[in-house]
Amino acid sequence: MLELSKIQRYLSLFTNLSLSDILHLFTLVKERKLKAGEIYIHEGVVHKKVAYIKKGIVRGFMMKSNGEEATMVLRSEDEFVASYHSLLHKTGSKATYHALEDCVLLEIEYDKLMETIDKNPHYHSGRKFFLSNIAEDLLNRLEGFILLTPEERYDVFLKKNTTLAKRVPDKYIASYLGITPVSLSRIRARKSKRS
Amino acid sequence: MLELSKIQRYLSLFTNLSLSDILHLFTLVKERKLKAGEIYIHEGVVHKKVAYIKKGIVRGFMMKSNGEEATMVLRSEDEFVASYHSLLHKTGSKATYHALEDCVLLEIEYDKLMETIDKNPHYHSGRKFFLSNIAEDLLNRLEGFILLTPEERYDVFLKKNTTLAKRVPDKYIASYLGITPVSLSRIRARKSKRS
DNA sequence: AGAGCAAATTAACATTTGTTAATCTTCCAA
DNA sequence: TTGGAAGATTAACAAATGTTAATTTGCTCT
Repeated sequence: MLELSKIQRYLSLFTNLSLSDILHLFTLVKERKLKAGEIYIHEGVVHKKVAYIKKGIVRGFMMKSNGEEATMVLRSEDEFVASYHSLLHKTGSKATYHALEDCVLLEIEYDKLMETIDKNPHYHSGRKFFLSNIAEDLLNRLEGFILLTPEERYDVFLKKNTTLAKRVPDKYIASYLGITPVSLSRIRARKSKRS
Repeated sequence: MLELSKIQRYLSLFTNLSLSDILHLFTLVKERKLKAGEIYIHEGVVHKKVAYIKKGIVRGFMMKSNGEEATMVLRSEDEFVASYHSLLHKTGSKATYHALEDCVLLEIEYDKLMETIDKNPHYHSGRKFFLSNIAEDLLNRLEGFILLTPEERYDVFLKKNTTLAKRVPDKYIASYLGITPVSLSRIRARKSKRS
C-alpha cells in the first residue's frame, strides 16, 4: 500500500536505516487526503506534525495588514510540509495551509517521531533532519530577498521549480516572491520581449 | 572570570541544568577577542562553532553579483553568532563575519557541544536550541520581507533593536533590510517630516 | 457550445526605489 | 585645532513597483 521507493530515498538521509527500522517508522504514519481547496492547517492551531507529500501541492499563506494573502510556503510531491510556527515556537500556526490540488499526505506526529528517534541510535543522525530542512529553506529564501532583485528571484524560482511554476497560479508565485501579481506579469512581459 | 549571570539565563533554556552540568559545558568554552574591523569568519571556511557575544557587535555579510555587500546577520551582546551555512550544510561559509566593534566572544565547538548533549540526558532538551534559534530568526526575517514594506521593516527593526540601531552604521542596516543606504535615508526623512 | 468566473494582462498614474554624484556631517587622527 | 576620510543626506533622473481599473485570456461547469 505504501510505496517505499521515493520515501526510502529520504529515509536514506538518516543513514544506515535497516528495513525494520523503516517499517517501524511507518507504523507511526497515517495517510491523509485533501481535496483541492481544502484547508490542511488552520491559522491559530498548533499542528505539530510533519507530512510527506505523496501527491498534490500544499500552500501556506499569511495575512498582510492590508488584508491580502502572502504566500509563505509552496510544497509539492516528495517534499515535506509542516507548520513552521508550530514546530519552532509551539505556538499556533500564523499561517493557513491549504491544498492547491487534490493531495495525498503521509503524516507523522513530530513529537512521537522524535521520541522514536531518541530511543533508537540508528535514527540519531536524522534528528536534525526536519529542523535543518526548514532552516535551509528559510536561509535560501532570505538570501534571495537580500541578494537578488524581484526579477532575479523569479528566475531562480523558475529554475528550481519547473513543475510547480506550471501548476501554481501566478498570483501565488508573486506573493511568494514578495511582489504583486501585476508586477510579476510585467516582469514576464519584459523577459519575453528580450528573448 | 566568566560571568555566569547572563549566560545562565540562556542555559536555563536547556531546562533543569545543575550547576555541575553548566560548569562542565564551560570547560569546552574558549574566550576569543576581536578588534573592531577584524574578520571573525572568512568566506569559504567551514566554521562549526557557536559563539556567545559577551561584548561587541558581529556582522555577517555576503557579496551581491554587482560586487556590493549585503548584510545577512547582525548580532550583539548576549546573543549567539554562528555561520549559518557551516552549521546547516557543513559547506564553507558563504558569508564573511567581522567585528563592528571590539568583541569578546565565548566560543564552543558545535560538534563537541552536541556530543556532550547526547551523552547527558539533562542536556537533551537543549539539543534543538541553536537550530531552532537560527530557524526562528530566519523565519522572522522572511516574514518581514513577505508581509511588510521596507519602511515597516525599518520600524520593526528599530523597535526590536534600539541599541543596535545607534551603534551600527545605517548603510549596514539598509542592506540588512534589503534596500540601499540612499533609500533608507529617504525613509528616515519621510518619517521625521511626518512627526 | 456558451455562460460565467477566476486569473492574467494591459493601461494609466502616483509612489518608491535604484543610481550617480554632489554636498554636508561627523569623527578620528595627525 | 585642523585635515581627511567615511558615512549620511540631498538632488536629479531613470526605472521599477504599487494601485486601481479595464480588458483579455483561459477554464470549468452546465
